[in-house]
Amino acid sequence: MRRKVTLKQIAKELDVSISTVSKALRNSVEISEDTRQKVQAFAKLYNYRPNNIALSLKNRKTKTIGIIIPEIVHHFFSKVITGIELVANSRGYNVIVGLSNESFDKEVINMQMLANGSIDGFILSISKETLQQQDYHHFTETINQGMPIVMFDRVVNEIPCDKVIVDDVKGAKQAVEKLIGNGCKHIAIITTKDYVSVGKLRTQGYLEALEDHKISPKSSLILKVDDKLLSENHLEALEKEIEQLFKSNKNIDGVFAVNELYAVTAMKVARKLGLEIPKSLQVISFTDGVLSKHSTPSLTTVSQHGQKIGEKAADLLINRLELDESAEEEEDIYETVIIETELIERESTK
Amino acid sequence: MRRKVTLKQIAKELDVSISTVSKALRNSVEISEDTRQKVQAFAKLYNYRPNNIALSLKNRKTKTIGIIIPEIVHHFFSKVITGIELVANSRGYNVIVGLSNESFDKEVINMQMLANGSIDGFILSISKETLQQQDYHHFTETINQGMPIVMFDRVVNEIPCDKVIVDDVKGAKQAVEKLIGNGCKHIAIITTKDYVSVGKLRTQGYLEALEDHKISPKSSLILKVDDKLLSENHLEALEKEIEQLFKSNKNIDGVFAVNELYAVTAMKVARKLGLEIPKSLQVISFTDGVLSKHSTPSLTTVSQHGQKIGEKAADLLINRLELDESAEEEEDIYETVIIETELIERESTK
DNA sequence: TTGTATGCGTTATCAA
DNA sequence: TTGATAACGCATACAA
Repeated sequence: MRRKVTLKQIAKELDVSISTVSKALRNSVEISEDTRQKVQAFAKLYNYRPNNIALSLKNRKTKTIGIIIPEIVHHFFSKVITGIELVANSRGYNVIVGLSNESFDKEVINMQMLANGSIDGFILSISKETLQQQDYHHFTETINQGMPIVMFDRVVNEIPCDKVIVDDVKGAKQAVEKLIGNGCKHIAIITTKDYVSVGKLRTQGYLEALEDHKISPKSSLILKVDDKLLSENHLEALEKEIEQLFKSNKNIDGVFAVNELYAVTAMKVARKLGLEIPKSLQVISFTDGVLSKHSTPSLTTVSQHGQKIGEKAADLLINRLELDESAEEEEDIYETVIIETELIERESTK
Repeated sequence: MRRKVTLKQIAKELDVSISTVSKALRNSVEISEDTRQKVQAFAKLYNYRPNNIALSLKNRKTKTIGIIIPEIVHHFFSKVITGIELVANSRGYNVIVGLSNESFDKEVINMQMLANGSIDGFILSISKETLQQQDYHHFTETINQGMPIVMFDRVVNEIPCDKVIVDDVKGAKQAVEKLIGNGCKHIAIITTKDYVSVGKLRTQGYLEALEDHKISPKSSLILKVDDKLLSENHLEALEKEIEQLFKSNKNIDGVFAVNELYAVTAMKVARKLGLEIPKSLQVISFTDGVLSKHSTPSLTTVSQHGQKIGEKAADLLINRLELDESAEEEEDIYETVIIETELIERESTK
């Protein structure tokens, strides 16, 4: 077993100094053609690669980005990671992933683990528990220490950092307007409790669309699901809540769901109740994932372009990192980029 | 903006030496109660945390694991990551992710980027292109440099490393036997080309099940899909191939698909052709993902327990890393752990 | 009880 | 053209 070779070993082997080796490898003009060739040949033979950790220590930057997300088994988040990884790699950065599992404590711990020198900056989406507790001290502390953060999707305005979001209000509004345009008169929304920022915003979009079309919202058509029901074990509870919604509002002819699972479950319940989709009930969902594409009928969705979000977030972060380098004065102007949503029409609408 | 504080700064502030600070923080008995308290109070005030990079360099280990997977937008792989992250974190390790995007080159480059000191060991699943080209030099090189690898799911026997796999043959066999037990006489398989190792193994399980029950396999019932059709853009082509299968074999009453997408698509096509599921056609799929649970009808699947695979892989790797520490003689005995599959029965079978 | 020196692997500055 | 030295941040063996 050949352990990784270092400058020191090469120097010893060739009986020159470490700095000569270092310079020779970087093609310094200070070094004679002769020794340069000798060193480079040797290095190639032993497959020398500079040690990243040593470089990180010396340069005081790691060229790696820390990602903190609530969970990874989630089409949207994994798309975002794909996007981040894509541009990070192309710009010479690595990506290190921490999962908060929607828990405040894990979010804090994970960030601390990474903030101690392992990474140059964060890209993150806030956990539900954090949003609920509204305790953001770990973000401000990180930023105060000079480590930039880019937030995406689940963001919070009061933190001074770059942000990449979709226009949840607008996306939702467009979806509901589509339903209205398709003739729906009694449109229900299946959404989350308000502390989930995106749920709240999408609900707002729903209300705006109704208002713009002089339809007065009915509270009985607004189902705010406790998001604990998102977990797999509570599927039946979710179904029950939705069934209740349909049963007490027999005239529902359109459903806007803030995520795929709610939409697919709504379709399932509707079918059980004898409603035909899209003939007597049309459904649109926020979030364009695997379920939408392959459900029966396939779902019309509001796509958030997760990969684009990731790409943009990575670009923002790396730009800031490499800007800090030259101009040491901090750019205190933060950007909020809005990625346009797109309505993808499939079989669940007319 | 308060930058991260170092031992040096604390030492200067308190007018003691760096080593005194270091010792005081680690509660060394060498240090007087007095200075210890003073130092610790100061450190706490300034929120001192040792720099990970410096520790990595000093200890010559990073306490981080590199994961290389073909893609992350994939229920199985993200489940595996969840499992890895879970045990890695609980054992004090971080996780850094590289995506090969099923490309040989990206796999090699990503591994090189990480192998230069950034990580202590790899957990990986081989890209399709690599499997096709059968070029594994980057794995052997990494191992030769003393960096352990744990492979999962898509593994290759000739590489000396720990492996975590599911028994694809057995899982497939059980699925097909379930179909046979349920009365199916003409069971088709929708699988991949042979170079995808898991596709090949699952096909083998299918054949064994038939053989055990004295059913002679018919090549017309074996559809080997070019896996390029897995990509979203080729859904129609996939549908067409499957439609062809059904049309030229009208007596098919059971389908075993090696992945969810094939299964869901088969159900879609079958429905279009007027086949009722599970009445006149029963379907079982390998891989228990989101689609299976929420498709209509929901799919009976062979669950691979991705998270368990990840957990086991992480444990194997970390065990080896921490074993290397004490006993410097290399344990050259590698383990291959088989995670049992489980048949999860849902609506697509009787 | 405290401090000095060394090394982890690099690079950069300065001296020879 | 080459080499010695310092520094990045930390821990530790050894000296005082």
